Amino acid sequence: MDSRGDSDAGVAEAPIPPATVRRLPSYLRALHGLAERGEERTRSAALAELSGVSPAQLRKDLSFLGSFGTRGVGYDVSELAQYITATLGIETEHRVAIFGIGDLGHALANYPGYSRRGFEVVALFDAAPEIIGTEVAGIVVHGRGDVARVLAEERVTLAVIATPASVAQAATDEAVEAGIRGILSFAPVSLQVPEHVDVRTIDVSSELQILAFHLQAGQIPTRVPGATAAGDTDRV
Amino acid sequence: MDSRGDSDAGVAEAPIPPATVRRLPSYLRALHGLAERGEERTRSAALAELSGVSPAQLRKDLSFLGSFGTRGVGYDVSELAQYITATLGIETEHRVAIFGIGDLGHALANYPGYSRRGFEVVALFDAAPEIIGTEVAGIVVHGRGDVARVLAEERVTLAVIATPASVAQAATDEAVEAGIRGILSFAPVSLQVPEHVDVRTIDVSSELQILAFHLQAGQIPTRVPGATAAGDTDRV
DNA sequence: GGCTGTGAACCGTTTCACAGCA
DNA sequence: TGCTGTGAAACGGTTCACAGCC
Repeated sequence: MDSRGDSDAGVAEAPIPPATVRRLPSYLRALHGLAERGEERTRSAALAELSGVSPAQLRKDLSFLGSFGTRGVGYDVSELAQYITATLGIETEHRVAIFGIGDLGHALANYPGYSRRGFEVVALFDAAPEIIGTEVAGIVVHGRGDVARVLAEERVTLAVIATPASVAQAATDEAVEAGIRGILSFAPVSLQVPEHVDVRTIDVSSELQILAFHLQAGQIPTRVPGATAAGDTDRV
Repeated sequence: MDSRGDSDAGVAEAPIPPATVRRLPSYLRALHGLAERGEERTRSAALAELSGVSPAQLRKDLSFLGSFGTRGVGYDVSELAQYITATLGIETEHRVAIFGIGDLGHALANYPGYSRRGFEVVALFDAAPEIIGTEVAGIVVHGRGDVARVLAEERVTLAVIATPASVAQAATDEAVEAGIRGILSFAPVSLQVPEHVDVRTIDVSSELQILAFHLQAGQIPTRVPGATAAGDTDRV
């Protein structure tokens, strides 16, 4: 019941492995699902199944955050959810800006699930004069000239790039210039950013291409040595 | 100049590592970019930079597909693009169905870049009576009762799930029932599928949560031992 | 000379198997 | 007894450094 010391910088906490961080959102999602169904306690086997990982994987991952379970019993759902929330740094909502208000930008702006997940969309940008000044999802769309001012005023910390590929780098540069350190891009290009900025890219076509690869005859029996099989969302 | 034997099943080809397959789409994207700019030849350093990986990584990855470069010279852009296209199995277009025609489904249906990437959206499904029968992106939206028939008639091989999370499993089951073996899901749930079906999940909120983690003070100096730094889209 | 292709070393991740504890 | 927490083993992926070839 120690080892939980979190944000008191200075102590040499063992770093959480990247692969573990990538899975924390699934665990949190599964825990919220359990909580909604009124479950107060769970076990690594149950939570792992809901998250699509092996029980050993889940326990190992949680061990990097601290020690939360009760041996012989399991985990307290809300306590664990709370701690993962704190670990991810989403106890207070992050304020998000979306660049590029086309079909995709619209869809992202209108997505209703953010607040439950720790985010709030507070700023929209587009270059097209006929869109600037209109309201999308209750937020006024600003032009490129207002980026620095609006990002500062709205205290935005994360940017989503939903522009065409051709202007994605320019939008990224503006966001970085204004101090943004986390960028989620939907543009199918490799964005160049300074070292202190983190970029994650979602490319639908790439995902489809990876699926296409597996459809081919010669590749059907993919890995899966002896494990879970179903629900393995991260094969290849 | 051998080792290229591709789809002649029976020969014990060394399998392509999953991590390599995941990067092939970026390489292909970069090669298309070079081809559009009229470049006929490239080197591993240049192609790697465009793809956001290290030159060694790129060369190692390509070595799993065969031997395409000329030592001392580099790679032929169109030849390499053609071979990666063949490896991914997208020489002929894959026919895609989208389940759930909300904001996201609309955006995905209207995305203009598929055909260049090897895909064609040919079927749309939704449960809402007021949407069934309408046209989106020039395609009539069908109801759930028509899934099996339309998927067969349109020879669909890949399904995209853009429904609310609550019905994502049901849509998945229908697609799998109709013989679909590749599924790209945007629903924030872990989908259960038979072993022969491949699921890839895109969850925007999860990506934002991972970015949020890195914004925290204690975690800024993430990995990056001595390498590329900028453009590294896969740091967690 | 210059670049590819690749064995070997290194490193991070996953799985195993069991010790530790309610 | 039944579960968590975790060292240790096994595995896969990445980087290094150089041999091989044009």
